[in-house]
Amino acid sequence: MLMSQLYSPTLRETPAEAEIQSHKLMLRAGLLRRSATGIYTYLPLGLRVIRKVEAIIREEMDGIGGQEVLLPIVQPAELWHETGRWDDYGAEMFRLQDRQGRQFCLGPTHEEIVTALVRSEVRSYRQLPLRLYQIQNKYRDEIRPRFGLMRGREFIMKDMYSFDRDEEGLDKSYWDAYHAYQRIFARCGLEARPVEADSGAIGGDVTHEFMVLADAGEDLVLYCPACSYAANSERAEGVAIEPDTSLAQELETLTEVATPNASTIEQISAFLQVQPKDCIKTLIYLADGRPVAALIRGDHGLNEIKFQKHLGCSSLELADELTISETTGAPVGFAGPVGLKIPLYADYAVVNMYNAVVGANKEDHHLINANLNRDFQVKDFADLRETMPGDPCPRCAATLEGARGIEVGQVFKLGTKYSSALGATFLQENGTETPLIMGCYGIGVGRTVAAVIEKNYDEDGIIWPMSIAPYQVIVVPVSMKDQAQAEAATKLYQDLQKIGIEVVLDDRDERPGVKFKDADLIGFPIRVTIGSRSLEQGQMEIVLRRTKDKLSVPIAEVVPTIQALIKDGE
RNA sequence: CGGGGCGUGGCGCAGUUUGGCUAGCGCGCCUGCCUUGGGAGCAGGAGGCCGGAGGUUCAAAUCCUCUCGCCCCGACCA
Repeated sequence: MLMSQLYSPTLRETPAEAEIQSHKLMLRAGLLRRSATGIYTYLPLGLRVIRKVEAIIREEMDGIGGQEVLLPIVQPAELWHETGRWDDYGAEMFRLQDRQGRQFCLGPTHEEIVTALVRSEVRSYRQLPLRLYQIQNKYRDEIRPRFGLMRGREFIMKDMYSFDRDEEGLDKSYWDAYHAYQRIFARCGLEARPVEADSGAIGGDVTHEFMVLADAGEDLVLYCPACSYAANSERAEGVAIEPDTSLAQELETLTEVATPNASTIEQISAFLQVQPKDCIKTLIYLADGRPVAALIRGDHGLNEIKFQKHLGCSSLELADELTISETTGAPVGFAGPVGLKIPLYADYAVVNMYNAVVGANKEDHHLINANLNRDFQVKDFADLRETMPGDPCPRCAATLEGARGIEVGQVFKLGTKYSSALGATFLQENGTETPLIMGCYGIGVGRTVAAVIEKNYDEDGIIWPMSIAPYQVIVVPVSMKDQAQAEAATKLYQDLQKIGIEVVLDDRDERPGVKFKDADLIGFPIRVTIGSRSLEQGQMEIVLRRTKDKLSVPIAEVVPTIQALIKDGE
């Protein structure tokens, strides 16, 4: 490719729309342009990187017996009604109608459509196991798209679906995918750590997320420095706390105190001169429309996922102001467990609280010295709080540490959730009809590229790993007007092309500084600089993007040297 | 959706508070000269209905109303 022809508009300044490095650099290097919020156009260089990642994914998916298909983006509503997700998915689903008024959606994921495909074609255990995958655009009208490719509304995802006859088969499919993922991310130059996760809306029990630790990550990963435990904070288990009688204190008299305008834990603890951990937060939620309350220690946060799981409800949201004033008799900020007529669920940590500060269910008032069982009863204790760095590891005695993570992939054991709902069954050897046992396995392709950049850049630009660089080599003559340089550069360019090396020749009539800056910004792993000085000595200069190392190489050895560098990934 | 901020040539910004004359600056772009190992220099030039619609006014980028879009912080997920 000639640089003069390459459609890669580089920018000297960072567009104001970008916040994190990967997004800024993708815009500046001319890989990407925004079309609408969370929707992007991939320019030639950006697309080449995407394709490289896809190629690696294909090899590894094919390697575990995956067969590639292409499922539709536009999907009929009926299928989604069959699983109930037409309603469950909510506002996040892009919906549309055809001219007859029939309902469709832009697929946010493809469990329904792939299961529907398989139910009509798979009849017998003899056809199993089956592993189908695709690399396809997905559409989710995210509440908050951000950070370029990190969280888009249109994004490229590789998704594989496995169909097995029994748990054992699913287990094999799951771990095959898990190990393939480890290879895929490693080949992309990423260290992606599998962590225990929550399965969210997709359902299922066993699931791992592959996390790339990076400051730009949107998730908090908790990991144990002593054992192998690692989990997404939204999933990380809290440790059950038993009532500890040694902590018991004398129960003081329950007393109402005025707390004007103090409605947050910070305000109350400051006003009453107590610690947040001596307060109990009472959070009113609507679980499938019915009010319930969660009691959490003041310095802790509620984990809504855990709460929802514990309740077994399909929707859970913070109650609105009206509901709160109706159930507590007070405005937001003064709810408390004493006298509340709705079910109360308490986090384990509340077990050992004595003489706590709670809301009085009365405007501008709180109660002090509230005590469990004497002043209020709870329906249940459970692990409801957000686990944080500093909490005990649920597997060993050590203390958990935390780091930000980018979720680049996730593997799920789905079981029969979709096959049952959609009637995707097969006949076992003994003739019994059984739902297919499913797993699903996703990789965010664009997100993976963004993660690679987050982990591989410097002040000059992107530093691509050789495996996914848009081109492996750029040849830069210092001056194209110098006949000898132009000829030598063109010859090298052609020689490299002949042996299948991906190379760009910077044939522009620009000053060398401009060309070097662009080369660094785009991040070609290898640059060959051809200048009059070295040329006269029969040499060319090979510069490695990552290390900035410069090697003066005799002209005849330039091609073999480059080949060797590419072979060992620089 | 709640909170905060921003829309002015391709990009980055000033001007808006306190309306006023041909709407500015840097970068990029075009032409010429010059220059060629880290985003050079000189000269000339093109490009903007100031996000949109209404309104107030002798006069609106600037004030008012409505609207659209974008970014950041919180609830979702690959």
